[in-house]
Amino acid sequence: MTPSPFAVPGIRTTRQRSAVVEALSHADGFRTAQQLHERLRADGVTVGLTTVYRTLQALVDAEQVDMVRADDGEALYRLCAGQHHHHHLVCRGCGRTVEVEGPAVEEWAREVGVRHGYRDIDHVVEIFGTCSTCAGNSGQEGS
Amino acid sequence: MTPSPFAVPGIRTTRQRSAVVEALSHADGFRTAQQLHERLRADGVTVGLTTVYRTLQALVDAEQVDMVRADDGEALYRLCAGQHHHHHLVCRGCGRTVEVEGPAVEEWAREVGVRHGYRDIDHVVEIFGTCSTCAGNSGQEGS
DNA sequence: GTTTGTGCAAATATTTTGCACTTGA
DNA sequence: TCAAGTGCAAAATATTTGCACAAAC
Repeated sequence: MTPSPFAVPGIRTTRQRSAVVEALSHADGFRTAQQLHERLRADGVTVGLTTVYRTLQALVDAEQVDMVRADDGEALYRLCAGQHHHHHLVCRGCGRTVEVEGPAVEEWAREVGVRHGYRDIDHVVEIFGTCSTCAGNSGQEGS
Repeated sequence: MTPSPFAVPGIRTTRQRSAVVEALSHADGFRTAQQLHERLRADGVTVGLTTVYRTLQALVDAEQVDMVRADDGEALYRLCAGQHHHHHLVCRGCGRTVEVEGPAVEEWAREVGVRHGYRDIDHVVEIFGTCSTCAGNSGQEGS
């Protein structure tokens, strides 16, 4: 049997893959492949960086993981809670991520696309900011 | 005198910089630094790739140019028509880009950030779709 | 047992930087 | 003049790939 809660057809269950998925599930927000790799090593799990990259790529292909690009081009990965469409509010400082929804935005995007004669509309929305904890360190505070 | 239509305070007008801006203005959509560099060389303009990168960066800083990240992490640049914040509707097929505005989205993003205690809110919105011309070729229709 | 996964090291690719030289204002 | 811009080559970074070995099914 396959007791793994993350069984994905076509991807074999291995110690390393499970570890990557677990590290992802522990993460509060988006993480780079390198951060995940570091974290795993810190946890005493020996996994090659290559494997982390390959696993993440496989998971993205399997639509189990979301990938976005940071401003500097680095790939950020995150386990998708649900299959349904949502967006992210990401802290620039600590990377903490909040999933947000915006039905109005979805509709707006679709409407804009249609109005210009586009079809099969898709969109990407990411919100970046500095969370109160991180802002506090720089001298400014939120309420 | 300074006949350049692209005079930006703090950035000196040079043959290379003008060429980069012109190449950008001829482009219909987003271009990578390397594409621009190639195009310039094809036009017989000798400009170093380094200079292209530095110029684009300067223009982004001066908010004359928009930068987004392609799916593979490459930076894509585009001359901004206006100075103010806007988003893009990009065709998957031909890359044709339409600048769109969404005051409601801006506000929504800021509001979401603030509600979660984030500050210095910024956001990225890109809409993708297939324009009517490209859709016609594939014969598919949504809905 | 066979196929898929793993890990190291090396390869790629993009973007940045050091430094000496040129050029715009 | 002289600070800012330029270009080459080398560096830095992120990600991918070849290949030999190990593990999963």
